Amino acid sequence: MPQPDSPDPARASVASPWDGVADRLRASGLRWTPQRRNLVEVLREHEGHVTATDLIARCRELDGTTTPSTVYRTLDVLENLGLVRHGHAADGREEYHVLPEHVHGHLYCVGCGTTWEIRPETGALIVDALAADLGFSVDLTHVTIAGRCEGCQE
Amino acid sequence: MPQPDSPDPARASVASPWDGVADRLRASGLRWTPQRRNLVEVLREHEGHVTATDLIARCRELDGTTTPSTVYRTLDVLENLGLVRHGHAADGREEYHVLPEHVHGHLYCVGCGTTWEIRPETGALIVDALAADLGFSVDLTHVTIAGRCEGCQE
DNA sequence: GTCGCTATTGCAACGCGTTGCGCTACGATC
DNA sequence: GATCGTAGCGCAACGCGTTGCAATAGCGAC
Ligand SMILES: [Mn+2]
Ligand SMILES: [Mn+2]
Ligand SMILES: [Zn+2]
Ligand SMILES: [Zn+2]
Repeated sequence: MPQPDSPDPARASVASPWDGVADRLRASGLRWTPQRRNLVEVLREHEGHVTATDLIARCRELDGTTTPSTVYRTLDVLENLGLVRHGHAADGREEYHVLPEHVHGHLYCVGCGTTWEIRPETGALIVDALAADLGFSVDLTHVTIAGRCEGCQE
Repeated sequence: MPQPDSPDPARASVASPWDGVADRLRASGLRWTPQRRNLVEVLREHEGHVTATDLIARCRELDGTTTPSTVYRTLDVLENLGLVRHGHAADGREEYHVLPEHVHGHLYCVGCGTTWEIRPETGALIVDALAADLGFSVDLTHVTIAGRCEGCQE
């Protein structure tokens, strides 16, 4: 059942953070290219975590000539706009979080390979502990902690 | 001044965990090869953290024919014996901790590139927080948290 | 000291990500 | 719509780490 409470002067399309990308780029002297359009197209269809390799593969479906370096460079740009955030899985591979709502770290289970977000309160605990310890200021977005999930113990 | 309290039936040489490696390997059907001898020689001269790349370079000084894959494989073996422990720096490169006294995680400052150990009590705090959160059992040895040290803030 | 089993080596190829460089084409200006 | 400065592109090479495979060489047994 569609939610009846949404304000809708323009019912046709829901506003998406991706809609403004082209303008946001141009506003800072950057450019809106076919390659970037493709990547954004691909990102639109994702929610949550995706591997850089997956993104490249999907882009190559849209355009067979897609080059990895271009994708990585565009991901950097989008990360500066706050539209994606990357971390590193336990094997070191890059994992992108699309449209992150809040800064958060990740847990990675070496048993089943699943990734979880660290809840904000728990994240805050970690940040505070290390601030108290050495005055260290943690970059939570980049934190991936490896271990075993409840189901994979022993 | 030499500490006068050490028990010394064999004054000549201090017992080192490295002395027993050859036998420990052979005891489990593994072999003591010139390549492994070299790596252990190199590890003897280190205390604390070393990059895999550094170790390979030092090995190559002892033997110009040293191959990376062999070094990595031997490091794996030594890690199983508990003689080294590896983690990943913020850039993903492997960092080995030689003769770790206790399990611990690491902090990496993206400002100055320095690495610190997380103190046991602080580490325990993190482990407990995540156990309480999702029943997740953290592998502290593999944890490297990026951020900025006290001197590199702002 | 010799023999034989198999752990280990070196090599070559791969996967992921980064970087430098010359050429292309975006898009602001007129 | 044509011009032009420069952001971004593709490409080629690099660095780090891993893996499969055929050849080598530890080392335990005799
Ligand atoms: Mn990173
Ligand atoms: Mn690792
Ligand atoms: Zn699991
Ligand atoms: Zn620092």
